[in-house]
Amino acid sequence: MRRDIFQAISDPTRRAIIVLIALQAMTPNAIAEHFDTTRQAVSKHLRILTECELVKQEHHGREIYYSLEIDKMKEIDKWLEQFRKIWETRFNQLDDLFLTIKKQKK
Amino acid sequence: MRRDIFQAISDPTRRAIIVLIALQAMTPNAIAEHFDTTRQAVSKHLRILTECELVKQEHHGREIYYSLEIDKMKEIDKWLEQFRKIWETRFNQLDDLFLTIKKQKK
DNA sequence: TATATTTGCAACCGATTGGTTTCATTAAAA
DNA sequence: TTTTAATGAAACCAATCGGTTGCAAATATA
Repeated sequence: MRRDIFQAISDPTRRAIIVLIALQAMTPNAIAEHFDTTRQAVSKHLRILTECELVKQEHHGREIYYSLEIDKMKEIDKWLEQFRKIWETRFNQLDDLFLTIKKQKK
Repeated sequence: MRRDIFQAISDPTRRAIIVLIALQAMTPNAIAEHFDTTRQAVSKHLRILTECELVKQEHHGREIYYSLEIDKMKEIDKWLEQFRKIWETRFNQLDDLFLTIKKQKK
């Protein structure tokens, strides 16, 4: 059972859940109301998100509030870092090109 | 057949392929040498990456060079943007907290 | 205490996934 | 021209996925 953050965000429903609970904690029932699936399906998604520590629980009586573990999201950002370097370099090269063209015009 | 960039990067082999061809174009055979799978499996991954436009082909005789479509990677970055706002705000709030503590010490 | 509500978990199901083997096509090399 | 090399596509397979229904446990409410 592979359970990493990239696999977690590959499902559109899970991405929507992540966005939904990013700013405020919510119960499974409340989350499920936003989707066209059963509460149990949402519960399954929450389990997957919990397993890869993208989400944390807070128990209040019989209710469980789920909220986003925002720091975990940084792992995606971290992986993107290597590509960001590339596209920024390419952008600068493009910038240099424009400068060269300007110089030629003068 | 859902084919979006998030599903594309959910597989670890595909992520490795992306990193591999990010800086220089490579043929399927050359790519496959880096993995413990058959050339055909890599070919399948390349098809998926091509379908969601993460990768582009350049034909040279009977060889096909695959390289990363770096701009497409920005889509992940774009999705992350909304969370980056959150974690930067939290960081600033933490910063404010430190300032408050400092003031109290004085 | 008896009942209703909130939740997680297990069992099941059809579709999809990542892999393999086999084959056809195209281009280079002998 | 015949042979070899590089590649994509199809058929198949076991494992996983996302969903459902049904049930058990725990907590709140009447």
